[in-house]
Amino acid sequence: MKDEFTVTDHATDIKTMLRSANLRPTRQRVLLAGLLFGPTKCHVNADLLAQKIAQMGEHMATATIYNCLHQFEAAGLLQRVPSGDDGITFDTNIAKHHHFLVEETGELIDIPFGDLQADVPQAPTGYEIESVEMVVKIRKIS
Amino acid sequence: MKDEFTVTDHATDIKTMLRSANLRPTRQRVLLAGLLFGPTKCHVNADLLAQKIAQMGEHMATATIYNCLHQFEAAGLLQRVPSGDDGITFDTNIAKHHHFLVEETGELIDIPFGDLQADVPQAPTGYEIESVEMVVKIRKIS
DNA sequence: AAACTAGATTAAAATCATTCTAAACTGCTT
DNA sequence: AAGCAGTTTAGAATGATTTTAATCTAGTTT
Repeated sequence: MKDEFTVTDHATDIKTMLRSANLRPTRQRVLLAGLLFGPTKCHVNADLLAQKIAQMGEHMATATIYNCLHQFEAAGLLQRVPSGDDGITFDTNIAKHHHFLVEETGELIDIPFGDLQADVPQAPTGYEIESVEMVVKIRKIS
Repeated sequence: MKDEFTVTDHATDIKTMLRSANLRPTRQRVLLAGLLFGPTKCHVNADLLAQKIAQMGEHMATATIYNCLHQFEAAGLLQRVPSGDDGITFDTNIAKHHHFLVEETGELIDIPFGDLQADVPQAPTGYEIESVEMVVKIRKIS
């Protein structure tokens, strides 16, 4: 019984989250948000999500996946992160933090913010600092 | 007279530089190197170089520009730098430094290394740190 | 200096992630 | 239940980069 309530609450939470972001809780957005905003933070791209959706026996247009990702980003639900070569990657961890990037695989690993302190220089005159993003490239020791 | 010698020396220098990098000093590579390795450091992409070459009344295949840029990078003559959205950007400044990225325009501005100190965390076990790259996004104060 | 060959350049086609289009659909309000 | 703005969709379009396979050239050998 308790589980049912929990599940129901989770679905409700997602819809509430979407509405708070001024996004109609459509079937597609609820499905994607369910995949993205679970308890574990992760790095995703459109392709990975398409695969997960296919594995669930569902289907969603590529354009819809991109649309939703951009909308979630605009709403501050996701952050864009730098990625090696392959396209656009988003991070469901929106706390301030940096990344290890594994050269060989392109895998991203979070670095807790406290672990990486940087002295940021003054912005050029007439500009303000928007964000500081650090990528530490690493490679497997051979 | 002195100028002629200087010009000759510069051309010779470029050929020597290419040969040291195990790259045959072909007409195309000498032309590109001439554009890239002048006294002033700069950020370039394939398109920008194609334009400059066109302005000189010369022509070079797109694939050649990309080939050369990748070869120069592999030889350590150039560094790849993160760029907003648009393709691949290279930096002729290969000294350790970071970048301001102007949000609106995508323009990159060097930050001298000394201006931006960061405490780099330990790499995950089994990995070694390859590089640390910081991008400070800035925007014009409105 | 002619011939040779591995490496370089080329135009054009291919790739591929992302975006656009314009038509069909759906969540919400009346 | 109807209507509309906002969404989704398939498929076409885009555009930067890469591949292809043929042609060329720098540097060496004869």
